[in-house]
Amino acid sequence: MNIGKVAREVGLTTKTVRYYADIGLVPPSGRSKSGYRTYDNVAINKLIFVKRARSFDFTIDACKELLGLYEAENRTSADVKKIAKHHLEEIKRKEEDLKKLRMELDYLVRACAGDESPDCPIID
Amino acid sequence: MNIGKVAREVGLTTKTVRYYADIGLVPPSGRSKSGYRTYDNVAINKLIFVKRARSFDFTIDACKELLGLYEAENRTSADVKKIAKHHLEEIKRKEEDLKKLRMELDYLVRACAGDESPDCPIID
DNA sequence: ATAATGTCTCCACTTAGTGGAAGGTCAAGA
DNA sequence: TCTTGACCTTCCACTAAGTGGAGACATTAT
Repeated sequence: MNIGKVAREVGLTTKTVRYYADIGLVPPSGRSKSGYRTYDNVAINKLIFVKRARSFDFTIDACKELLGLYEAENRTSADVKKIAKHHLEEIKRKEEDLKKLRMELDYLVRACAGDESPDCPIID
Repeated sequence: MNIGKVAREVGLTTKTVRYYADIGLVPPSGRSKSGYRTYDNVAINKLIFVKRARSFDFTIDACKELLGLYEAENRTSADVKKIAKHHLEEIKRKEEDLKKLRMELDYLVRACAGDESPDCPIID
């Protein structure tokens, strides 16, 4: 399958698929004699896997790691869980930070009169 | 005041202060005869203002806008509130997204046995 | 005088792609 | 057969918000 069809099928842009090939994350299974990237089902499944992992905000590096486990027959679910758990912690931390931020900003917006006067607790 | 002292005082790195000068966000108030950037109290206050705005996750562009209002005598608190409110909406959206993500990942991590077997709902 | 900081500019690198240019390839229609 | 349009290729530049380092001056301390 050529890159355009693959991209449509998987739900990525051709640019992104090419990028994943460039960085060695998901290489095409081969090349046509005119140089077109070709993808077989294995490669396509890897793209789907990566797309899903990215939708969970895993970094490309984490995707590489997970893809390694995805391909490894000797993986244990403990290996996978460890990475996912670590990532989950980070997400929780981000969520906390964002919540604090939101509450503080929420307070300021509420405290701001929003009228003609130049005085404003946000600026202060 | 030279850039190092300013940076220490404000709580930014010299790199960052120089960067803010480069992009025209907070230019130094002047230069010494040997070319050193010098900052007066007005410039330092702007740096403090920007640092605070950045800590609220405002983009540099938003900081520019806010700095414009900060300096404008004819600003109204309504102007400021509008920007802050818009930003607050974005933060809330991000928070929601992150929450969904966290819950889904949380579920997967919980569902994963974390043992010796290769079967894992996260990979699947 | 010399050593240790401080500062300067400039360049490259980071993330995860996106946009565009210039050019080669393929299938269909006139 | 020629051409048109859609597809593909590589390469380069750009994004946000800095960070890191090199090589060269400037200032300060001993």
